[in-house]
Amino acid sequence: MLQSKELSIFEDLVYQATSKIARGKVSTYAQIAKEIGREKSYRAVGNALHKNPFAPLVPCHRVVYSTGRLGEYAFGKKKKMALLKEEGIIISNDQIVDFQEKLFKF
DNA sequence: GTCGTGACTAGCC
DNA sequence: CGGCTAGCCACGA
Repeated sequence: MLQSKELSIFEDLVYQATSKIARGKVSTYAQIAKEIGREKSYRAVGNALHKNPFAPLVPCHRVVYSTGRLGEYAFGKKKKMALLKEEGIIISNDQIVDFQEKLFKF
């Protein structure tokens, strides 16, 4: 509580984990949550990425739903789709093709 | 310290 | 197969 100075440890971990995702790969909120030791805090992960102060810095566009859907994105789904496509991720109707194949594992 | 909400997820109907 | 519901953690007011 009352950590109005810097980002909470949790958020910091989220950003670091997200930045670890290799180019051309994608990850899920649950996967990241688990990686940072809070598997059930996938919602907090999304919340952290939403506030993401490292917006274009951290590859938050590589984070999607566990169902293979894109999920939301601060710059818009269209932008997310375009970015992923440039990295080799094919998306069809807001859904990643070969999702499990493109899924990045820590 | 409590309440409400979110870039989610898995389970049910 | 598809839509809806409830549960989860952390944060802001």
